[in-house]
Amino acid sequence: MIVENNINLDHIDLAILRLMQDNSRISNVHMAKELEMAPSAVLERVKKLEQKQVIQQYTTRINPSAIGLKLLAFISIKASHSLGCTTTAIELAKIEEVQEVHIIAGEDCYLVKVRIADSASLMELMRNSFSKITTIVSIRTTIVLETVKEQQQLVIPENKKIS
Amino acid sequence: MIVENNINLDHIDLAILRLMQDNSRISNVHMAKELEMAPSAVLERVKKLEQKQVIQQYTTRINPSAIGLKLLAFISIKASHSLGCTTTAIELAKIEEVQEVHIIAGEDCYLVKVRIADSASLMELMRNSFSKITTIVSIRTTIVLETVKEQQQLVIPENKKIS
DNA sequence: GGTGAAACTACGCGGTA
DNA sequence: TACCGCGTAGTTTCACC
Repeated sequence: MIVENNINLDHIDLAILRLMQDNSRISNVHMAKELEMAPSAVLERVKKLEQKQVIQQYTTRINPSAIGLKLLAFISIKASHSLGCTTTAIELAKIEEVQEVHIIAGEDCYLVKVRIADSASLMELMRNSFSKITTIVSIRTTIVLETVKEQQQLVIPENKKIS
Repeated sequence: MIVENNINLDHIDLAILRLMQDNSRISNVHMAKELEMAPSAVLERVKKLEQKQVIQQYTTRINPSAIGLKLLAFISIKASHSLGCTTTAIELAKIEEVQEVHIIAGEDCYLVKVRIADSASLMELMRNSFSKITTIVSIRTTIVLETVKEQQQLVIPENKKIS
């Protein structure tokens, strides 16, 4: 829960991140060819990026509707002891269907992203999980009708150094 | 832009997805041990999941602030010719800093997630990109102060069949 | 779905600048 | 500190059962 000391990434590190972001299963040999380096040197850099927690996880993006998760919703939540108090947020984060919990500026305190099977399941989640969090004052649910774009990938800059 | 025909996933497929979602670089040999199968059988299933587009991508989660992306914002956008018209959404999706574009139920038409370096960059993005989309009527920006949870991973069900 | 073999890759180490 | 080359162990991938 601390860190972020002295992270210095050069353009090679950024190129590695760009390649791995697009395909985490790319081989070191393949990356080494692109970068005109030896595979072992690439591996060393990757290991360091993992250590420094620049790389957080290698994950697989799964089609949500293929596994029956057809509903996406954003929920704005207002809590009673609002400012600086993250306990409500932590309770929300414990719910496994909750993908994201953000503390936001503005009148609502939290913005939550939920992915779930259908509207009946959402109702159930509301009754069984959200309602148990006693600090919640009000809830406003926004249903997503269609997702036009959803990428986790970040725009990795080209420049040399980031502190 | 079609598909999703006859996707039938059994409990082994779901187990594979669960393992690969947590670590996309897991070896077939490792999965085979967990599932008590031969590595080649696992590989076959993985290839089929890729073909069926159940697996969409192998990606690497990168710490955004490590590459200088310290600002996250949600933007609610109202457009002029609202209902059923996705052209505005498509324009929004073209902006690379825009990670997500959702068409939502309710008074605002679109919900957009943007990740960018800082508030100055956001201003710049507004001026250079959003303002070019002439169908946009109004914009409401919500800045994220702190992210308590952000996982792409889905809750993969345990049951046998999903149509 | 399993087996076996060939090709490929990861990974650690010692050496270089 | 970063890169390279090599050797070994482990993995992917294929045709075939």
